[in-house]
Parts: sequence; C-alpha cells; structure tokens
Amino acid sequence: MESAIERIDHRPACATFPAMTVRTRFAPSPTGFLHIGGARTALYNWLYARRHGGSFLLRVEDTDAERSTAESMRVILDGLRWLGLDWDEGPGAGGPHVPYFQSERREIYDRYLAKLDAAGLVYEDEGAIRFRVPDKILTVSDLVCGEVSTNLKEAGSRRYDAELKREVEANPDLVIRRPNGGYIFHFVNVVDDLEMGITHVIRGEDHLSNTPKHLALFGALGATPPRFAHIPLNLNPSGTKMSKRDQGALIHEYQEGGFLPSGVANYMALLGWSAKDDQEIFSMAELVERFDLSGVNSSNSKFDYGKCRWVNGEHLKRLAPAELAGQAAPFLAKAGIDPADPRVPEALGLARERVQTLAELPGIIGTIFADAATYDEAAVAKVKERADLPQTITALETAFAATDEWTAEGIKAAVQSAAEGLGSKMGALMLPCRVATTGSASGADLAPMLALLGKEAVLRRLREFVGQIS
RNA sequence: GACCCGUUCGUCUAAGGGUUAGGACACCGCCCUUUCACGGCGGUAAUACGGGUUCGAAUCCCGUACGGGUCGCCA
Repeated sequence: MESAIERIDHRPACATFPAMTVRTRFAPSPTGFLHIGGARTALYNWLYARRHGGSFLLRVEDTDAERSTAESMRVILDGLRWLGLDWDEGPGAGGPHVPYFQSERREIYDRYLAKLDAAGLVYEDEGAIRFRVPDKILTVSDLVCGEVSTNLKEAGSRRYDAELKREVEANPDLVIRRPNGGYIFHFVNVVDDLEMGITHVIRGEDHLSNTPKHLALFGALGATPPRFAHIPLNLNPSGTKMSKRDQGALIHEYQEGGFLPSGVANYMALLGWSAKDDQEIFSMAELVERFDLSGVNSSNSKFDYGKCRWVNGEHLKRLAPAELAGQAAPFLAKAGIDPADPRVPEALGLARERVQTLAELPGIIGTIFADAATYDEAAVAKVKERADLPQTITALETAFAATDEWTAEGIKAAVQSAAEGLGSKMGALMLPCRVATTGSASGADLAPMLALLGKEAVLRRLREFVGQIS
C-alpha cells in the first residue's frame, strides 16, 4: 500500500519540525480599509498558527507617517476581530516584543543598522542609507511556489522607467533608511520578523519577487530566515487586481451586508486552498483542523461574489436558532422590527432557509410586523388578471372570519373551504391570498406567515386589498 | 522592456504517468410541494497551443501564447 510519507515533497510535513513552535504574523499598513486580500492573508496566518498550536501576532507597519491613519488602524482591527482572528501578541494584547507599532521601534532599527554598518554593508547616498546587496544567487525555498533564484546585483542594476518605457541604469543597493531618518519596509520587515521570532511568513505572491532582498538582509544580519509561503492572489471577476470599487473587496461591507464571519472566512479560505476532498463548508474549528500549506495552490483566483453568498447561506442554515436571533437582531432593528417581539423566533425559522445574508431577513418577514402590506405592482397586476378576483378575496375573508383556530392548520383548512365554495382548488387561491395579505407574489410558507400576522390583521388587509383593486 | 510566478468546465477546485477527467457555485430541465421556498434527481460545460519523453501525459521536459506579479527614498 502506498504511503503518503514516501512521497517526495518540497513542502515539509509538520512532523519534520516537532520542536519548532510556529509563530506567524499579519503585518498590515494602516493606510486604508481591511481588504479581502489582506484579510485572507491574515486568515491563512491565523489558521496556520492555530493549526500547529503556535502564536499569531499582529504588527503594525506604520513607517510611512504620511499615509498612516488612526482611523484606518481602527477599521483594520475591527475587521480582524469581527472575523474572529484573535492575536496573541500585538496592539491591545501586548507581548514580549512590545511595541508592535513600527513607528515606535526606532531604537531597535537603529541598533540593527549599526550592526550592518559595523560590517561595512551600508553606505550613505544623498542622505539615504543603502544596503549593499550581495553579488550572488539567492534561492527562496518557498512552501508553495518551490525554489526561486535571483541575483540581486544583476537584477537590480537595471530599472524599468515607466515614463521612458525602457530600462535605465540603476543602483542595485537597497535604500533602507530615508534621509529624514524613516526606515523602509524591506528593512523593518526583516528586522521585526527576526526580533519577533517569526517562523513562517505567509503573504501574497506579490512579495515573492521581494523575498531575495529579505534573504540578503537576513544573511547580512547573520540570521536564519523564516520559512516563506507565498499565496496566490485574489483577482476580481475581470482578472485584474481587486480594488476597493469591486464588489466584496472590503471586509466592513460584509459585516454591514449581513454576512457571518465564519461564512466569509470559509469562502476566503476556499480561494486558493482546498481540503482535497469534496467538502466546501467548514466551521472555523474545522478550518483550523483541516488547513495546511500543502493544500494551498499556486495559481491566482477570481473572486465570485455569488459563491461567497452561497457559502454564507450554508452557514446561516447551520446556525442554532438562538444564535441566528442574536446575529439577526441588528438587521431587524434597522428595518424597524423589534428583535424582542415574541413572534421573531418563529418568523426567523420561516425565513432562514431562503436567504443568504442576514440583511435579506427583513425583506421576507417584515410584512408580519408592518402595520399594512406594501403592495408590489407586478404581483398585484398578476392576480388582477383573474376575473374572479373580487369573489375570491371575499370568499377568503368569509372563511377566515369564521375560523376560530387561528393556526397554520386552521388557516389552511379555511382556504380549502373557500376553494370548495368557489368550486376551485386550494392551489388556485394561494397566490391571490398571498398577494392580498403580504403584498408580494413570493415569500415564506404562507399559512404560518398568516398565523403570525394575526387574524385581525389578515382580515383588515383583505379588505384593504379590495379597495386597492376596485 | 527585463526578471519571476502561473494556466483543468463561465467561476472555485480534485485527479502526484493508466479515471467514462470528479465535486461545488452559476445556468437549464424534471420531481417533490394544493402557495413560496428548501430539497432531490438529471443536463450543458474544461485539461491554452505546439513539440518532445513514455507502451501510456491534465500530470514530466522544452518552446509559444495568454494572464498575474516585481523592478520606489509605498507597504
């Protein structure tokens, strides 16, 4: 029998490093919103750490004072918390490597720069500090992409000038500190990963080409670099980079749009990772259990909002009733429905199977809590085509008025008897009844809806409807 | 432009030399339902192209095309 262990793989199994405690990090730059790409990177890092019993840290890369804002920081942290991606070290959590804001870690960078200086590896250039890149081939052993080799001295000696549209001579040595003293991403990123003992750097594939620079810096500092895993990018449906404008690009919009954190995380996990079997719906706990870098594929994916909604709908169906009520409350309140109304639990039970987001819930059950029905023009026009509409409504009204047991069963029986009186079938009465009482041609199971609506309200609406059509 | 990475149904993906190339979303049809849905069943639909290697290639190699990324005193 073939054993998986015998397979040759450049991706090490976790058992290869029994003694190593995994430490991953998410290092956002607070210059905008929490983007789906960043959130997915955070998710993969979080899952990998949780899967392997390690630590997940949050480090804020705010070295660009011009662009970093407190508001952006708040939005990003809120987004991560909403998704349930808790961090063991970082803002609000503290940790052995405080501060976790790069803007507050100057002394540390100064110290590392001094090391490079002592080794003669940096020099000043018009006020900036440059790091001498080595003239040798550097090879990244990427956990997803395999081996990638580059010689920075060669590759960096030419630069593409976008305006001239051709290559020009360039200094291959990396600027690591600005003339104003501010440090540059590549340097602080490496220093902090080293200082904070990061073992696995999981990041977007857009950083693959930067990695040799980081390898050079780790080498110059005499350090062993972490393992790298570059994950494929998520593109928009047109196949280009996702922008804030694209539907589904910003995490806070999911929250506002009635998505569940677990649903969004599930869909993000699926874009670029597969459990290798047919399972597609995973709880957070299952993701932690199943996620691994070996299941990450290497090609970019296009974001499919429709499938994201479907995944969310599946999570909605699996929610316990009490939990659904809790999650739905803000969306009900926003639509003017009191979440504490005793009819809410049953109403949610009628609506839950037919929505994909919490935000769609009021649209299905709102009529139960409204003073009057809001009539949909197309629906009314559809039933008005029937010549016997007035008689039908009258028959329904009479049958309902005579019903003492105002339950779904009693209501069905009343419709049945009205149908018999008219010499037609119950099915033929359902649509007029639905439109007259709820205003819409579609919606949840009608009889239980009417039971919740109440006898008086139903009779009133039937009378109002007669006024509408005459 | 140079360098790097990639390419299986429209989309997300499975298949690690031998499968009628599997699943999911979307779409279409049928069934169920005296309403609306859910659900169930079925269907359309893919290995970018060209060369190798091999008895045999989606799978390994080379080339081409296409897509993405990088080439900042942004991260």
